[in-house]
Amino acid sequence: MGRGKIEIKKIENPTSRQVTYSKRRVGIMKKAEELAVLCDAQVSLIMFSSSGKLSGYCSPSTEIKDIFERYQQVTGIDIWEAEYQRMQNTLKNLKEINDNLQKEIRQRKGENLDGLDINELRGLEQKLEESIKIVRQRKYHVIATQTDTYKKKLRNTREIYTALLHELQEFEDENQRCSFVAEDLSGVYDSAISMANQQHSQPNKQKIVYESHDLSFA
Amino acid sequence: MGRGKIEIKKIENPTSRQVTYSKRRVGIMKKAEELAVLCDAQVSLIMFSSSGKLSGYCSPSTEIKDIFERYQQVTGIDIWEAEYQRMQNTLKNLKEINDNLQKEIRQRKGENLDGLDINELRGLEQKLEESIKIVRQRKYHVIATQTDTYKKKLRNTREIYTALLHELQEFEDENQRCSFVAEDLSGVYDSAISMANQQHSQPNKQKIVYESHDLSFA
DNA sequence: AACTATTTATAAGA
DNA sequence: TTCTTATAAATAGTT
Repeated sequence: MGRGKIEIKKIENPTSRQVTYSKRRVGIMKKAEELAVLCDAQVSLIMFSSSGKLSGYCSPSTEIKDIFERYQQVTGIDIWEAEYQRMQNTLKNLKEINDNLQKEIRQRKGENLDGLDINELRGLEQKLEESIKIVRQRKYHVIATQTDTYKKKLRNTREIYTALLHELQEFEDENQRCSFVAEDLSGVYDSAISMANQQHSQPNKQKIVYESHDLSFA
Repeated sequence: MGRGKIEIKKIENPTSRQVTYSKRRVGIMKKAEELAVLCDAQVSLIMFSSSGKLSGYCSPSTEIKDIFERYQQVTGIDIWEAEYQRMQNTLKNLKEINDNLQKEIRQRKGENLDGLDINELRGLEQKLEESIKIVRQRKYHVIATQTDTYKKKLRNTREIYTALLHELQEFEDENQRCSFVAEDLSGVYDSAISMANQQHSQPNKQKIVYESHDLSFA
């Protein structure tokens, strides 16, 4: 319909093709809408131009996906059926594994023992005994390790303490040598001990305290 | 385009509507094909008449699903995304639950205890102890029940045996009373005895033997 | 994008 | 549904 009749075959001239596409695109969309409105039909029209541009029409109060779903339903073609099925299977398998795990754990917890006969119960008991043995061994191991760690810490602390004592002794000796009044250092020792218990710390702190006392008497 | 101009709105007369649909359906399909051929475009046209009949056109060397996939790609709309996501979530959750179960069961089996401190180990030990206690209780219960069952069976068998003995006694008495030639009844006795032995033997056995002997001497 | 001669689609009727 | 036909609509070629 135009100035001349045209043959329906690919328009080789890209510009003409593009122009024709533009014109006819509008036309067919109008037709689609008219069809949908006039005849109360569900219409989906999707077009990609040779340059890849998307246009489309979809009847009102519908969505492309609805139409496609309906299309699938009618044609029986389901593109995603395979993958869907695969997922469903995975799901089923996981559920099964889950159930088995649940069952085993419940048995190991002592729930749901009704179906078991003596032999099965004996087996379960044995398994549990083995498990508890392992757990105990592990516990003892951890305890031993920790005890060892404590011992080491203790030794370390004692060393620090001894060193501290030694320092204080030297300090005291020096004080005496300088003919100052000898103070009662028991408080200082106590501090040193509690401090050593805390972690490790700077021997200098005590020194400062001592000096401060010394000053107040000066 | 026709004998008269029409307003683009739903045709209320169902027959007219159907007729128009038929005519325009052909028209738009032709248009779609022309567009696809002339302009080298991908075209998908899907129509459902108000009566539900499906018609469609799809550009050559393409399939509806291809066009639809392309459509999804371009628009970014994924119809199945929601459901897919839902399934994925379910899957993920199941996997998580599974992992936790696996972990718990492995702990209860005494595997993989490296990450646990003393308190956790103590807790685990305690849980296992509780479980084993339950299992043992169950075992004892089953044993007791079974023992009970055996006792009942035993008692029952004894009763049957006693009844049998009684019957035999009566039979024997009658035999004597009728002054018939005393037959050797040991075979009959033996049957009774072996039956009794099948389950549990009885102190009465001796009695039978004795009586049988007694008879043979009578 | 607009024009317009022509072709095409189709409404109404049979 | 299909055919016919008068007429509306679409559009090819042009500006």
